[in-house]
Amino acid sequence: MSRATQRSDVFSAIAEPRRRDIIDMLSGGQSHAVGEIVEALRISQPSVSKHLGVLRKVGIVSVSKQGQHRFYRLNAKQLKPIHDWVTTFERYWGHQVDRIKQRVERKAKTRGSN
Amino acid sequence: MSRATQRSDVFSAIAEPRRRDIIDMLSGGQSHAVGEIVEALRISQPSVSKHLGVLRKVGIVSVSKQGQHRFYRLNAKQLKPIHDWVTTFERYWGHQVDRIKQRVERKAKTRGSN
DNA sequence: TTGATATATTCCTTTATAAGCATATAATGC
DNA sequence: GCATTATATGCTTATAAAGGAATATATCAA
Repeated sequence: MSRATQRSDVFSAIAEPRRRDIIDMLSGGQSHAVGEIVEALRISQPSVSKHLGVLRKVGIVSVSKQGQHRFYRLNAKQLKPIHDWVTTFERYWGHQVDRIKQRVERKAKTRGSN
Repeated sequence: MSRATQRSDVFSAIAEPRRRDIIDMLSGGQSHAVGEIVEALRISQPSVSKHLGVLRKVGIVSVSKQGQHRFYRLNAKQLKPIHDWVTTFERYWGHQVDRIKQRVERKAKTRGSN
């Protein structure tokens, strides 16, 4: 990024793939302890803590202490600016309700055949 | 970004605000010469060329030569991965069309409550 | 208190990237 | 050919960021 640009924006925060992995892991709405993330994603503990620090700084995650654990929870609303921006271009790949219907049917089939 | 990560991903490309400015300027679907972008965004010509180079590398823009000009055009489909990713979280800020998707995801996920 | 566990932080090194300036390249007009 | 315009590229410098290893901090258990 630029010299004059602060690191505290959401777009930069999600540029790092491992941070997206962390976000994805929290996407269910459940909170997870740092150790769980470390184990699930196979990233070193300090690295996870640092990534969580970045995500925390931009408000994408929030923490709650419970004993010696710190539970991180996704604050997905902070991702809305990204959504808002990229949605501007939806029309270029044809966003339609049909697409969602298709997806629903696909998922329904998958569930049925498993 | 990480040591092992190539810069050729879309998420990194859009992390830079000036590149988003360029993308926004091209969002109308019309192509623009480099000089037009330079003038409109008040960024130095070499800087614009470099940013366009990054966008070109990840396929977000494409060029066509016409005389001494190079016209850049948005290739918005390349932004779809971002849209797809961030759309996963739409339900957290209540998207209208999304009730179907929500239901699907709730059913698909065997996750516990929290 | 001591020891163990969970997490954060600090230091160091390496890599990436952006900007500025100068220059190279390519096309055009004379 | 030469000058001009449009764009790209190379070089340098500054800054940021990520990873590793070590360490600090906090909490729990005994």
